[in-house]
Amino acid sequence: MKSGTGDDRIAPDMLSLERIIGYKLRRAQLAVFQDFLDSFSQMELRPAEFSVIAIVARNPGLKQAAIAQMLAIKPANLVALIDGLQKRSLIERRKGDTDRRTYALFLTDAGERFVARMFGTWRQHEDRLIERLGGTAERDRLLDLLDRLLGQAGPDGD
Amino acid sequence: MKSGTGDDRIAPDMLSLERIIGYKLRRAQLAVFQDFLDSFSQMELRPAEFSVIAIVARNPGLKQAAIAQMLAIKPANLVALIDGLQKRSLIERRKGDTDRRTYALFLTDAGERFVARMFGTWRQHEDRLIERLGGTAERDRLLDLLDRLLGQAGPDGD
DNA sequence: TATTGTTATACTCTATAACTATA
DNA sequence: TATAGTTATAGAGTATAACAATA
Repeated sequence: MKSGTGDDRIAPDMLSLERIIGYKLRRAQLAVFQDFLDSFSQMELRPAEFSVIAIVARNPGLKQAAIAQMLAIKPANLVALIDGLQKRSLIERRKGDTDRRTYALFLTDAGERFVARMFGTWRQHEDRLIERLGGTAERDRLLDLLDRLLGQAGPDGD
Repeated sequence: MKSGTGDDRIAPDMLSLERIIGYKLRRAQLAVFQDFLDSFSQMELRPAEFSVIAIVARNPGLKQAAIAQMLAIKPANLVALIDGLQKRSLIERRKGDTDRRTYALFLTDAGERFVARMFGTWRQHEDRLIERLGGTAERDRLLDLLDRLLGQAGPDGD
């Protein structure tokens, strides 16, 4: 197969940004992150911090390298992120007992309480997005389409 | 109405990143941009440069302030972008004749030829994304959902 | 006085290389 | 010798304030 998609091929002057996947994807992502930032401004939580806390909450004891891989970020860039959360006493590093080069991450008690608040705020944010989309069925459809863009690897837990 | 969406409300331990709109949106956007960067590495064109050229190609004579507004970027950050494209002799600034504070932007002849190449490369990139999505119908559905996330303002040209 | 484009600057995010302490 | 985490650093992208030219 040559093109494979049977697409509506058009002339160069038809290069409208409004119909370009990457452009629209970027704009939508920025709008969603802005809503997130507004929602969490009082808690002073950024998306990357949210994602780390969410992973540690669901997978206590995970090593930093594993978290970096799940988030597709460099281990080097995870350090300051975890430093900040540790300084706020939300998560703690515990030396691995079998391999003492590693750190296993856990929520502190304050971290557990923080997660409860975080979840409430996130739920409001997410509901707002779902409302904009038109409902949970549209949300599911969107997640499915985004998964397709992400390539073969389907959802595999966080 | 309280929540308004009739959502599948869940416990805090259900905070799986795989089901979070903003997270999946960000990952998909990064994947799409990576495909774009790979596609355009030989032409040395970044997404922001692509978007400026696409707008000037479709709207010759537009002022910088108008372009900045369409792209939702700060006019200050547009300057270096246009400087670079001008140094590559792809676009040119012409003093506005009614308001001589402004610059109207146009493609050069080389710029016109560049757009033709750019369009071909972009078409391959976009076809690859459409193929991943499953076809143009799915692409249209995705664009529609992303427009909903972007709020009330519907497609309004670029 | 207000606006367009510009410069300078700072802050965030991300990527790489080199270091340390363990293995 | 290789790996986990760390440090330092450089490059993008983006935001604000101040300036010159013009309105």
